[in-house]
Order: sequence, then C-alpha cells, then structure tokens
Amino acid sequence: MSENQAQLPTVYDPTNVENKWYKFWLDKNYFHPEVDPSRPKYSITIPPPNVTGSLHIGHALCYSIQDVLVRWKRMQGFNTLCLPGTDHAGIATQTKVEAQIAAEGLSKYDLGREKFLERVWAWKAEYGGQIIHQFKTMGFSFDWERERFTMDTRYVDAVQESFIRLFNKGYIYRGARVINWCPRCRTAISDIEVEYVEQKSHLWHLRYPLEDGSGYVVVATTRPETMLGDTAVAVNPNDKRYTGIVGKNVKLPLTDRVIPIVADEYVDMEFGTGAVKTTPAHDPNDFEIGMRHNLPQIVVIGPDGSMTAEAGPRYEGLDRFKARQIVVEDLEAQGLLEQVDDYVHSVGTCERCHTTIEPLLSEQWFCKMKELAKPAIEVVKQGKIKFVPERYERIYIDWMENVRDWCISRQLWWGHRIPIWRCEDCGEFTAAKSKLEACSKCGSHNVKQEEDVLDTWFSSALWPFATMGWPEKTPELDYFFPTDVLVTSREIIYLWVARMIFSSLEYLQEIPFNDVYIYATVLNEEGKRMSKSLGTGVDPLNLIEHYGADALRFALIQQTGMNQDLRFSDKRVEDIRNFGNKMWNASRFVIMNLEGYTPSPLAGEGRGEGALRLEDRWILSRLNRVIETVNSSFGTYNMDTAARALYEFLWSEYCDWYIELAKPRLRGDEQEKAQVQNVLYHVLETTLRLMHPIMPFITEEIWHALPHEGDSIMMTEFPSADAAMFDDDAERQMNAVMDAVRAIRNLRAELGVSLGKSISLTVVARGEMNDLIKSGQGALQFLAKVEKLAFVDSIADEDKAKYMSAHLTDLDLFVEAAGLIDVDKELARIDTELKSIEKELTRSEGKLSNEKFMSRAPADIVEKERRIVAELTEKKQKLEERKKSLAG
RNA sequence: GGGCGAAUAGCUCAGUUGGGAGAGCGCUUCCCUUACAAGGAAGAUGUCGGGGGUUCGAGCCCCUCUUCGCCCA
Repeated sequence: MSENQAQLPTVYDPTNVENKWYKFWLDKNYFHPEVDPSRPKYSITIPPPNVTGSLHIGHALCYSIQDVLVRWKRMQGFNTLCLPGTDHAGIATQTKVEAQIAAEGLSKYDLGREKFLERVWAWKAEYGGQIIHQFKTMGFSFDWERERFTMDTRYVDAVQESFIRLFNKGYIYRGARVINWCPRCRTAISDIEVEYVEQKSHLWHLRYPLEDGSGYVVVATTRPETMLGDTAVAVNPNDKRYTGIVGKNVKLPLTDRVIPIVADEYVDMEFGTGAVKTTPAHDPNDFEIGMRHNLPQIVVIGPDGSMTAEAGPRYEGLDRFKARQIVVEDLEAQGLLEQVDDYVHSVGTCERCHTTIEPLLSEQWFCKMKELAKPAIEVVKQGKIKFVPERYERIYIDWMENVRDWCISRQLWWGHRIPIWRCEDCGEFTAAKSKLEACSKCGSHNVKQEEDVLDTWFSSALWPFATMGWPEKTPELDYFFPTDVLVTSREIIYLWVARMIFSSLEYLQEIPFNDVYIYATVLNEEGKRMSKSLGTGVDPLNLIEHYGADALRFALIQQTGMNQDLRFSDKRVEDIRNFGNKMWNASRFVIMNLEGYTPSPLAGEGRGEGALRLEDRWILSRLNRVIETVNSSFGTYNMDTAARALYEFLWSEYCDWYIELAKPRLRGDEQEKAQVQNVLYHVLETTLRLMHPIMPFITEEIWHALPHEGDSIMMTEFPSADAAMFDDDAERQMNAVMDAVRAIRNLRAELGVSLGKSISLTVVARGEMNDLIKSGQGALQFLAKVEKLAFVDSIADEDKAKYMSAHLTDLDLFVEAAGLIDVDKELARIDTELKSIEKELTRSEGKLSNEKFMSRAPADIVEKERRIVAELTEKKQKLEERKKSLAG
C-alpha cells in the first residue's frame, strides 16, 4: 500500500470525492432494488417537496435521516427502497407563476386556463430540477428510476380513482358553508392552512336600538364592517341581563333591516357585553347559530375582499378594511358607538400569502370525515402505527377525534381537476374519469366538468401507495407496501400524516407505514424557525461547498433525537469538517503502516495470554460497545446518540490512545507488527462501515484506499456487536493506565517540562496495579515520554521533596524535579486539592455513618461508597505527607 | 383558555429504570513530537430556572411558580 502515501494529501478535500462517488453509485445502480419476495424489504417513500421549491437546512435534516436509515438497512441486508418524488403544490406553484406573468402585465384570466397551465408546466420544467440536484449533492441513495410526481399520468388516475370511490360511497358532498377564503389567492383553503397571527386591534362596542324604542343592546365586535350582514343578535339563554329581551327585535343601524334577538347556548356570557352580533355568512360560529335559528345568510364581502351590493350603496365596492373605518365613523356620527377598547387578538391569515382570511359563505366540495377517521384512530391506539416521539400520538388522536369535514375544493387551475360532471339540465352530479358523454340520471348530453381542483393534500394523501402503482395491483405495491417509516415534520401531522393514514385504510385496508418519526424543527442561530418565506432559509449547497455534504449530514444527525427543536449554525458543520479530517488522517496513518499486511480474521486469536495485548482487547471491546450503541440508536431513531458515540470513539479512543500505542509496536518485531496492523485495520474498517450511513462519501473514499473486498462500502455488511469481544477487565485496566499517563502528563505541565523533554519517573505500585503498570511499562513510557522508569517499594520521606508526585489508587508516581519545584505554588495546589477531597470525604463518610443509608441502600452502593472513602483517604494521606516533606 | 416542549459550564447541547455532574465549541498555558496546527498535551469554569415534597439519597420522580418556544381553540 505504500504507493498510496503520495496519493493521500494531509487535508481532506470533499469536493471531487463526493461527486465521483455519487456518480459511481448511480452507475452501479445500487439505489434501485428489484422486487424480490425471497428477501426482507425496507421501504420509505420520502415526503415529496414542492416541485419548484428548493431545500433549506430543515429539509436537509429530514432527508438525511431517511438516507441514514436506508443505508443502514441496506447494509443490514434488507432489500431497500427509498422512493423520491415531488409534489405539484397547488397554491404555492400557481402563486409563483401568477407572479411571473404579472411581471409581464398579464393575469391568468388573460391567458385562459389552457395557456396558463402550459406556463405552469414550463415553469416546472425550468425550476423543477433544483431540489433533485440538492438531493443528489447531499448523497441520498434514492431510487431515481422510481421517481414520481403528483401530476404524473398514473398518479392523476389514482387521484381520480380515489375521489370517485369516495363520491360513490356518499362521502363527498357539495355544500354551502362558511369556509376560509383567501381574497388574494381567490380560493378556499382548509382550516389547517390558516395561520393565526396576533394583532393589535380594537374591540368596538356598538349600540343596536331595540325596535320598540325601549333602549338598545350593546354588542362587542372586532369586525364592525360585518354588521352590515348581521341577521340576529344572540345572547346566552342563562344570561339574566337579557332574559327580558329575547324574542324582541333590533333595528340594525346603517341598514333598513330589523333583526331578532335569539338565545343560543354558544354565546359566552363573559365575553364583551354578552350579546353577540350574528353574521352567518361571515363567521363559522355565527353560521352554526344561523342554522339553529333559521337565520338568513347575507354575503356582504365578496371573493375579492370588497363589499358587495348587499352591503348597501354607500359601502358597495369598498375594500373590507376601508369599509370598517367608514362603518365606525358612520356609527359614531349616529351616536351608536358606545366604546372602543384596545384589543389584541389572533387573526387568521393565509399560510401562503399572509393575507387576512375572510370567512365566507361559499359552495364547496366537502369530504365527510367521521367514518374515515374511526379506523385511523384505531390503528394508532392499537399501536399498529407508532409515533416517535410518542407524545405526538395524542396530538394526532385528539385532532382525529374532533375532525371536521374536509373542504377539498380549491378555486385554482393548477392541480387535479375534480372529476365531477354536472348536468346543465337536471343538476345531477356524476363522477367520471374521462369525459362524460351523458348525464347518469337524465341522459342529457349537456354536461360540464367542475372547474375547481382538489386540495393538494387530497393527492399527497395517496403518496405511499399511488407512487407504487395503486390502484393497479403492482408487484411493487405487493412487496414494498406498507412502508416502514414516515419521516416528517410536526407541522404537517394533520395536513398530511393523518390523511395518508385514513386514505390508506380506506383504499387498501392497510396502514401506510409502521412508524411516524417526527424530527426536530431546525432553527437558526437566533432561534428563529428556518423557513424560506421567513427569509431564514439556508441553502445546503452553500455549506456543502465549504465543508462537504458528509460534514453537513453528520452535523445535523448529531443534533437530532427526540428533541423538538435544533439550533443550527455553520460552526457545527465546520467542527464536523474537522472531524472528517481527523478520520482522514487516522486512515492515512493506518494506510501508510500496512506494508506487507493482508487482512486476517481476528477470530481465533482469542483473549488468552500472549494473544491480544491489553490495548487490543480494550479497543476491540470499546468498538463492539459502539457497534451495539449505533445499532440500537438507529433502531430507535436516536440518531444523535449513534453519531456522538462514533465521534467519541474514533477521536478520543482510537486516535488519542490506540493509534498512539500502536506506534512503537509497528516498529517492533514482525509478529508484534502484524498483530497491531491487524487490529488497526480491523477497527478502522469496521468504524468506516459504522459511519457510512451518516458520512457516505468519505467512508467510501477511505475504504477504497484500504485493502478491501467488493466494489463499494455501501454494499458491505453493517457491523453487528460480538458480545464475546466485550472485555470489562481490559476496559478497567486500560482506564488505570490512561489515568496514570494523564497524571504524569499533568506533573510535566505543572513543572513546565514539555513533552519534548525527557523525564525520570519512580513508581510505587501496589497489588494488581503493580503487574498492570509493569506490563504496560513500555506504553506508559512512550505515552508520557518517560526516559527512565524505576519501580521501588517506597520513597523515604526526606527524599520526597525532590519529586513532584501524583497519587492514584494503589499507585504513587514521582517525577524527579530537583530545583524545578515552586514550593509555594505546589503547596497552594495541594491545599486546593485537599480541600476538594475533604468535601467529598465528608459527603461519603456522612452517608456511611447514616444508619438509614446503611440499612436501606443496596449493598453494592454501600460497597461503592466504602471504596470511595478508602481511595480518598489514601489520597489525602499521601498529599498530607507530601505537604510535610515540602514544608520541611 | 387547553396541550406539548425547553430552562444543566461563556455558547450549543448530552445525561437511558434515582446512587461520586459530561461533550463539542470558546477560554488559559505549553508544544510545528514523522497521521492530522482543520492538530497534540494540560488546565479553569456549574446555588443542574425558583420554591416545596417523596426518598437513606433527586439534574432525573411528584406538586407549584417563573421565563421562552411550538401546537390547538
């Protein structure tokens, strides 16, 4: 391998390496699994991002988690599918194209539906590749042969099929309801697409004169302009203040209408005046009140957000906010404005464009939810679908149990056009995939397709199975479905997760996935949510350019477990870039020291005498514990635990100790050299495989520079822990050696003797420590740079002042330091140490002298406490002796 | 108003059935030692948000309060 030396630079540069290997994997077609019922499968359909969007770090985390899982399972021998794709994202995409043509001075109406849709497809063709490019740069092992788009022909068919099934089952109906209307997008949106924003406003108290002239009722409102559409005043039937006037009428100001006072349980007596103006056409709650009391519904604000003719000639055509101002002025002029309070309340806004939502009475298509929700609640309650972290399970169930009918129509052009045909003659609705020739009821040919499209989530609800060919019975569906896990963000538990679950149960009578893992929201350094629309989004490509995709992936994975948020900064990526460089250089070291080496199995060498040395047994024991940690952590979505364990092991154990200890042995005799080469190689190669799912590129690069079998690390077997390699003795003994080394280094530092200068060390060791230090003598001398080492039984008190000493359990270390010791400084240091020992001793002795502790604490805890006291006492005694000798 | 999460070193965060408080970064001192200065060695730093309680023993369990964030109404 020596010819490799020259080829390996001291600084790892990911740039070319990453591109090279991604292309290699693609060429080998490693990401594409064939259906093979003889093998166990593992499958994921990734959350499809907006086709014309681009990724920020939050997405990078989401998909990195999935790629880690998928690479891990693939290496474990599962036939693994990770199916990618994108979503047409109705409103979001349409909004962008509208903005584009607006820049040309056109509106979508100027173009017409056909031409407009051509523009959307053109937009998709131009900007649709960005996300895919980002996915590939991140190194994701997605099956590109099975990439899907929610507007693919076959996907469109699946959407229509599902709609028609629901329609024919009577679950889909058309109705007039108060829905959330966005006057800018000019479409209905669902409850969960409304974002509530706190706003400072006012609570206006309005006087409505009683018809009989006996006074007036005062109502409080945040939306005075809607009073033009009031059709009642409601009070609580239990409200004694108003018992006398229920049934009377009021004269609605600024109009010529007379409206009734009704009693309704819904009214909150505590709020405002306890009397509520009721506008059934512009408030969902008032709508319900209106239904109960048979009130008229008067639409006074139109789809464009301006006042309608129903609002009266004075207000018609005014924007709703301008109308508010004028209505208030007019009421005040008539002495009907009683009071204005400052008031902070939540205002519904459109998630996409942040326009204030107008609750509006409107004809829409709805999907009945009650029956669909039942089994979807059951599968989660029965644990067939598991939420991780668990806390999200209740959030899901609570919502599902109170779910309202779903408004599925959208007044957009971009999307799945509703496959409903209306007969112009008899009014019958017929659902059909292709053009309907004749009305299903009266046979008339005068039929017209519904103009509206479906809510985007109606189509993404089918994602896990429509991507695999449903409604056809495909081999993919048979084999890969249900998928194993859905990894997604908590903000779409209702929008998407819930809908996939009930859709899958309804159409396939199967759950869509076993686990739902809700990953942490990525925040920026200031703690603000990362989002493109907030302007806080960071493009992963910028970071990758500087630090590489591996570093970004590891930095993200290292911070993700069961947490709700994750604060991200570039610094973290830089730190991991350094870690990658460490891995690189450790590997360089190993590669440069493998002359004449051919890998041989560790098995058979055993743990017996003369076989593996202490540090070999130790590193192999530690390695196997890490293997165990990594597997169990990946399996429970504790990604951070796995990443931290790997980081710690590679840097602080393998590099800091094992490699250092290997150095003298590599210069030793042939047998010694061969053995240490074998362990060096074995541990490194195993660690690379462990690390591969998180850092696929650098591990592949190094793996190829090492002796290896096969074409790619990604197709090797993932390590599994060998319990026979766990070695508590080796770990305990090695810890003692490391403590001794650290103590000597500390003495050097105290003396100001750098590692470059040699020292002489005298050791007093007792019991097991004696053998341990003697057998590890070479290592100790090498690691602490000790030139002369002597073992003695004791050191005479009068000689102690010539040394700096450290005292460990069963071990006293004396470094010759005549003339180097700053006595005052040393005395001060000893006093500080004594103080802290005293403190610990008091605590431990207190416990041991506590009868209750002695009688109730478990025996091993008591024993441990005794040991602590013994160790501390020994140490204290040594320090006091030393103090005496220094002072004397 | 209801629910959830967070509060641990200067910063970002670990802490797995309750048993001598940890990591990374930053900071101080020393070192270009043949894998790595994107590095090595050593070091300093904590009323574990406040207050109660349970327990022989609480960062961890229970109650309560405060601050911040998210979700729902």
